[in-house]
Amino acid sequence: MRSKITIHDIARSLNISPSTVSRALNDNPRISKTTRQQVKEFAQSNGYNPNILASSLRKGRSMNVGIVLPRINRHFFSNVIGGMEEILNESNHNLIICQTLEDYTKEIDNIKTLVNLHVDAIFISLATGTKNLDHIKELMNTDIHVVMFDRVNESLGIDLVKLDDYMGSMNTVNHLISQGCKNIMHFSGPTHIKAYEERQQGYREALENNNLNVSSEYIIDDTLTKEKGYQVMINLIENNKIPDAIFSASDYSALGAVLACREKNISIPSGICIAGFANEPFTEFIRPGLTSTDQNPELMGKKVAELFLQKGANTDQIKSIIEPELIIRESTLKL
Amino acid sequence: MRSKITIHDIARSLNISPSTVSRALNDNPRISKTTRQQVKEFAQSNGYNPNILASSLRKGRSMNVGIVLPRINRHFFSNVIGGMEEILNESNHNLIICQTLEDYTKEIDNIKTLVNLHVDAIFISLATGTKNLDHIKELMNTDIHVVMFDRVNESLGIDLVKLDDYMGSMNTVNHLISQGCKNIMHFSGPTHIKAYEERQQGYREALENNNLNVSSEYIIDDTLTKEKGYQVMINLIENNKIPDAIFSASDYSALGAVLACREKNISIPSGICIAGFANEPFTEFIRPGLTSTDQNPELMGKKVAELFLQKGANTDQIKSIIEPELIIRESTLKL
DNA sequence: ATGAAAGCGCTAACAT
DNA sequence: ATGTTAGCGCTTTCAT
Repeated sequence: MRSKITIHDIARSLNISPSTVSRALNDNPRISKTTRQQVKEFAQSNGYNPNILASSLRKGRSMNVGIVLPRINRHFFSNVIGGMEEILNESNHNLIICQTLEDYTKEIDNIKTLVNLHVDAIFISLATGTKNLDHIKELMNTDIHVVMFDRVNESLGIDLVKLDDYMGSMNTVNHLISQGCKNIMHFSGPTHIKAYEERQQGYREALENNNLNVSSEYIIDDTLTKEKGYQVMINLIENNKIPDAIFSASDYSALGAVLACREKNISIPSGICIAGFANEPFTEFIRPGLTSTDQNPELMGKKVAELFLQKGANTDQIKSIIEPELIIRESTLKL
Repeated sequence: MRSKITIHDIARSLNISPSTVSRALNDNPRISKTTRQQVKEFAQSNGYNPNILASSLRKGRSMNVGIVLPRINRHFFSNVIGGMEEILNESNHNLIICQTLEDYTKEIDNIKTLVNLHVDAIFISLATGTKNLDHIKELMNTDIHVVMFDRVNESLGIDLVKLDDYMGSMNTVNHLISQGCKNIMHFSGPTHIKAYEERQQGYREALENNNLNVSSEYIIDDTLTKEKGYQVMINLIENNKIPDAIFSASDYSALGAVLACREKNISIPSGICIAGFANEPFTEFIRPGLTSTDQNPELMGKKVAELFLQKGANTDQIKSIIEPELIIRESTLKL
């Protein structure tokens, strides 16, 4: 199976030149249909496999695409990858996946590796630990096509695909308000990442639009993990400061809050409404079902890949916005 | 950042030959320490990046490792990948990830792609749709190091890392029996995949060891998805044939059964005990918590990668067995 | 201790 | 419509 036979072997057998073989294999119209057919048949039946390494070296393109993202074991990210793969398989690109584990240094290393591999494109979703974007800017001087997704920075002028986090957040908070909640707390993430900033912004504006007070005490920073959410909720309960509702920018910290409530016998939604963000699979199965926002990760992945494939010579920044979908479950249904 | 300068540029600047530069960069002892030092410093300060494509083409090794697995958005698999990555990053290997989506044809295509890319190794976990193993056998004629994991076939003589599925299964069924269950049903998967065969075998032997009847009617084939599990359970309930317990080879079909029970108001564990396999995250959060078996996926991934890196010239088949851990939750706790 | 030269397998000017 | 030729950037035998 290992490609043993080369275009030279084919050329010799067919008494034609290697370049003709190469052209025939690539469907170059300069080669007659009959020759093309003949070459392809021979290649097929003799188990010819092109050496992509050689072709890449020659062309300066690798048919590889690098993906840099925080962690692949998140439902959201692994499904984004699935969407990308679906599109890129068609065009015979391969995916090289690197995780940053939210670490800035690792992000830099990953990118360097991908550059050395001469990938054709890098799709990146920023680590929370990344505050300086010089390593991304440097990529813009290369002929590597960069697309940011989900955790993007809009000011760099790089193509991007993101959720309308603002709308997703606003929809959630509006829903909570419609259920009679007035004291709504927000678990937030690092706001230098656009997605979290927007979620916070949507929260603020939804409150303002409904003439509700926005209190900075009600916005809890850096609360994205189960552990953090649990701890914050336990503290609230023990200090008897339970809000009407929590809108969390992460399903995991929302889950932590749910577990704290279970432990302390605070019932959901009658005692407190809780909504998360991302529509992780567990949100559907826990009791009560956790209201969340679906980010359509497969679609996002597909859009990123399509953006790369279709970009061509167009140099304008392309921004593609995915619509969020609020999934209402029992955790916020008081009425 | 894109590697513009080559060893020839370095050679010219330093008035030495490209081969010396190449050797120096690779720490070849035939080059004097001073020259090596000099070359490395020059390379460093001039932002030299080796062209891995060229080096791979020449050496016939790519520093790439291909992973072929059913789907990356499974908690188990994405964590296996995480474990592999942790080890392979250290050795500067890159991961190319391909999913088969359980499809035999896609598995063949993926492997062909990886072969064409001249990966150094392929780590594979078989698709359920794969019944013929010729494409794997063909790999053995190449210099690609193949390691099978989780869904392995032992008879090919290929290195493998797998869970002790037999023990995992037996522990689960023993636990169910200890809870007083006598009519224990088994949701199974395709038994040409060793893991499912072993899970079924463990189930059978646990029953036999306890002088319980093994009835083929109690073994439901091809029931690995949420939908299948749900459907099977609904049928059981509607035909009034509810067993004492279900031991499922998959958390997803166990989940389907749980959802069916919820819908039909069969209480768990008092009406029926249900146990899954894989310890997917949702098993911890659903109510009742679902008893399952942790497969230690990160460890499995690490072992696979280490096996590849340490193999060397050893041609014996290496089998590495991971110990399962039974996680007992409310879904099986009657006593 | 270093250099010269060939070549990994492919593609793309530049012929004809 | 096809062939010739010269590399892509690197490694490696064989010289010296």
